[in-house]
Amino acid sequence: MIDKKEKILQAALQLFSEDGFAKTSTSRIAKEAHVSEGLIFRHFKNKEGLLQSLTKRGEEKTKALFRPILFETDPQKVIKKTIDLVIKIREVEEIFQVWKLEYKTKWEAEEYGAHKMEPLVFALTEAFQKMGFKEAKQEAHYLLVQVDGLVTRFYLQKDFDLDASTHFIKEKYKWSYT
Amino acid sequence: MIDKKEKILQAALQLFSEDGFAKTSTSRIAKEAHVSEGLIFRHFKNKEGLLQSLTKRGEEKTKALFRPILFETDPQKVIKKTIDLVIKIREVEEIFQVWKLEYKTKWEAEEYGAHKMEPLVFALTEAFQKMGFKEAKQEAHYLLVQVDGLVTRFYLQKDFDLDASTHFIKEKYKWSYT
DNA sequence: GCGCATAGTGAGTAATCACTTACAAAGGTA
DNA sequence: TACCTTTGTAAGTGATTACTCACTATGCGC
Repeated sequence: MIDKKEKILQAALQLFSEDGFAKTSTSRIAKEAHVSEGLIFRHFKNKEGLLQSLTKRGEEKTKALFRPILFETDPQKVIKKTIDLVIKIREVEEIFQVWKLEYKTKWEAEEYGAHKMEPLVFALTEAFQKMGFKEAKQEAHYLLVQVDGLVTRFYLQKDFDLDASTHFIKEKYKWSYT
Repeated sequence: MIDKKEKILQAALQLFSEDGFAKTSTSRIAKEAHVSEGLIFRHFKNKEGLLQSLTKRGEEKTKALFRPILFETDPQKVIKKTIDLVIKIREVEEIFQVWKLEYKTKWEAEEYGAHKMEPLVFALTEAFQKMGFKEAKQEAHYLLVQVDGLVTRFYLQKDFDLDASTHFIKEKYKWSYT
């Protein structure tokens, strides 16, 4: 049998990211994980603690997702890979759930947690500088605002054409460079 | 004494937009509105019905907000006014709450309600056509994705510099035109 | 084997949830 | 005045909530 703590985390990630933190009950999580409800509180102290465990885990998944961008030297590829982040969110089930939870939690708790994006801001700023943009940092923030818009639409608008949109944005950045 | 139905709606708008639908209880709304809890169910049938009343009202507020854009003939001003929407959201308390509720509800229910933006898509498409853009409709959608990003950041990131960002975006569209 | 920590359970807890019901007050019309 | 509809309330309803507690099962060093 797999570690029961792990099963709780998986069930909670699925349910929180699907229905949100507030309307997911601990009894529901226990049922989904095939575990007694008390075990949740043994391992995570309370419901909030369970969420925090998931958030911490998610942060590491996100760091791993950013790493190939941070080590990229070609500035144009830094930008391309940043835009392609949203495609990865769609294609990797694990990342899909983590980011959905991330954004849902943001809106439930009204905290953006900007520090998580800081390394990406840095990498993008550098990239735009190399490409000769005057307001490189502004450009970096602007691109991430667009990513936020894409993510929002991707999760919430069923018929949103993510491929077309990301391609469109990448084209924009292409001709402003060459 | 003001209409008690109206007081319920105001209290609910405030609490739903602040804490979200799921974690706002009907008893809390009644207390805030200085009204017996039963009255909520007399007027709105159930909690969901109360939310729907607010949504319907909000939709009209939003239409009124869009109107000056739809009647604008100068294409460049259509774009400028669309970007400035986000500034209006910040500055008009009423709109501030309505849109916050709108986005919170979107993320709780996972439904984008794209139809509400349809008239704006149309106006923007026309504007980009007049300005000689080839993929005018794509451009329209792209601008609205950016608006979604701005709104997300404005509500969730406390230290987000909305003025700088909107100004930056407007500049982009200025030089791509002249 | 023994002792002990950790993992796990199931039946509880009080509080709160959305919602109902029985009834009273208020307002308009005849 | 008498009648009826609408508005409003207070006290409930059973179900569900997050969480606790007393207890058992399991593994591990000795």
